[in-house]
Amino acid sequence: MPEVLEVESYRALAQRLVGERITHGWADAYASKKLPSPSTWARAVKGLTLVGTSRRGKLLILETNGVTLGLRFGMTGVLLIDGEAGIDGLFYGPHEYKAEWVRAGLQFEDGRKLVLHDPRRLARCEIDPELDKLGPDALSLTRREFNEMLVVVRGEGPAIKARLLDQSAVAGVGNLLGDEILFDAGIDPRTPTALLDERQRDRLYRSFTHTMRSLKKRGGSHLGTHMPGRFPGGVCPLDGATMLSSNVGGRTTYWCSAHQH
DNA sequence: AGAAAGCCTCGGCCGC
DNA sequence: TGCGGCCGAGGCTTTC
Repeated sequence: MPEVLEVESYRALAQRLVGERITHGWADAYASKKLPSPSTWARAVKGLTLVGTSRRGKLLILETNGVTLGLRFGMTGVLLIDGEAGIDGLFYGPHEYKAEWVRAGLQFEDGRKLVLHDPRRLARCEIDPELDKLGPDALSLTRREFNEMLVVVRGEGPAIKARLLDQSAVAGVGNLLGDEILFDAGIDPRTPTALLDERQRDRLYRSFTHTMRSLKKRGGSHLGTHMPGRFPGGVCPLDGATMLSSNVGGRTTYWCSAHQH
């Protein structure tokens, strides 16, 4: 679920805890997979005070008076305070809160508890997360950064969908946002990046920023205009043409057979 | 049974 | 030959 919009809402939630001291924390073996051992998180967070929050793409950053804490949410991770999302739209579809799906957490001195809820166990806790390999953040992408994102050194480059999903090119675009941006721009997701002409680049940038703004307003990455056509046999909500789907850039991709080319 | 809104690694291919 | 870039496949993990 979590693409940049969802992680931004988790950040806003965590922001409520700024100024509070962590009495203790824990993370299970899966959430600790990028750490030296399952006890590393508990040892590292004890006694830290949360002094701020930030985010780069889908990586949530908790700034403290000591180490920096990072949270990645995988496909199904959600951040909660005391079992409550606090913000509409954090949960979607069939998902619901279950205590046994809480994989990690931070207990604060004032009694509140921040937890990582993740049925499929692909979320991860990090300490002093590496930012070097992440591109500029999708929510604040400037035209200059966008142009750099499209740079291809040799040949035709990857399919534009694959480039949008490349977190080192731009951080935060996931499968649904990627498809929605290209749907809005009217661009075939398989188009090699270097073959996009000027008009397509202009449209793509406008669709990129527009999609971020409008889906943030609507309340999530899963509320895109193309979503009603996003199933086998679906039709385009804009023009009624057949929606096509195949694997592009390693992910199942949907696009309109008529208005995306 | 197959797919899933993330991410990582591997092996192979291509082009300079 | 070497290296980066890219791609597809596969794995992780559990649920629907």
